[in-house]
Amino acid sequence: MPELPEVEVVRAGLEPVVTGAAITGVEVIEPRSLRRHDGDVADFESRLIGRRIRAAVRRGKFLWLPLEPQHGLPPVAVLAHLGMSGQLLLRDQEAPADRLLRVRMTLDSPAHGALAVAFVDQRIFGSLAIDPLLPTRDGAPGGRGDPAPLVPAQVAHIARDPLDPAFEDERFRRALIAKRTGIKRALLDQTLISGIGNIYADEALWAAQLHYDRPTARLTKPVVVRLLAELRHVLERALADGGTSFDAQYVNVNGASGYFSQRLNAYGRQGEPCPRCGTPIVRESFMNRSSHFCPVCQRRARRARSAGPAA
DNA sequence: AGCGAGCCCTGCGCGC
DNA sequence: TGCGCGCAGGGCTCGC
Repeated sequence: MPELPEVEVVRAGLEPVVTGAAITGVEVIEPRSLRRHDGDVADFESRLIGRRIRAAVRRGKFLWLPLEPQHGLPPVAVLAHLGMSGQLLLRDQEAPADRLLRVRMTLDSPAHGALAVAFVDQRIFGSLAIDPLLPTRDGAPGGRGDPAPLVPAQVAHIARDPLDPAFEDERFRRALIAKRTGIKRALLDQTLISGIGNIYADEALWAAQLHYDRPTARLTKPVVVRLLAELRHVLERALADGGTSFDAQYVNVNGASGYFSQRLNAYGRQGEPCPRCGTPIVRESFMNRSSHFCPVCQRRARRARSAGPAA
């Protein structure tokens, strides 16, 4: 369950259960689900057994479980990226295996006793890893869920997300206008701003009335301020709704769907009237994906100008 | 530097 | 009812 709100729903669901829990067992059913792990299956399993989880942390779409320090070992975390179709589900230890179960960890949780965390992933684009924790460059907490200024090595290049208190709006604006690219491409660049994927990019651009290919270089400060506000607004609302689920694929740790799909204004709404002006929403192919937008209220050129699209 | 293409994959829903 | 095709919430690497 890919974008920030969906991953945050998972993190928040895991947090009270995994914090302080001991890892009692690890079973890797699908080795390809360890693509991000620097080591083999046996290494992954043996290094986790007996360790205790300290927190559940998220930055952008990355999620990690820092382990309590062990004497003589550098700090590490279990890193998770859900890719396009990954899920982390809480299960009874006796529960039958989920159909697309790839990795399973059993825990002894102070709050919930014995249970299992199931990593289920249809497409195997997601993956788990043991990753060393490094100091953050800015000294601020690595992500949501842990005050420690530590971040997994594989997340070090990922920008902070717009719901992170340490996200710097002005720094983002300067980096954005320094880019010679289109706005949607920039929003999907996780090294510039993280947590945004195809759904929330389209939704925020619709809300801010910006065409997806609008050049970033000429964006004015008020436009960027507005865009950031709309991004935060849509991410927060989606989070409050439990995320966006189109099918059983995107669920929280208990297997329940989110309801934000009912509030989408542009994404997946091609042919339906724009909620603002009534013009049918258009879908265009873009970056091997789809872009959904209103051709009237999201023009490349600034509105209220006499000329047509400004290339 | 930016960008498209290719790659990693499975499964679902649709049209024929 | 069956089959092929297009589609899917991501990210990384490699060339031009």
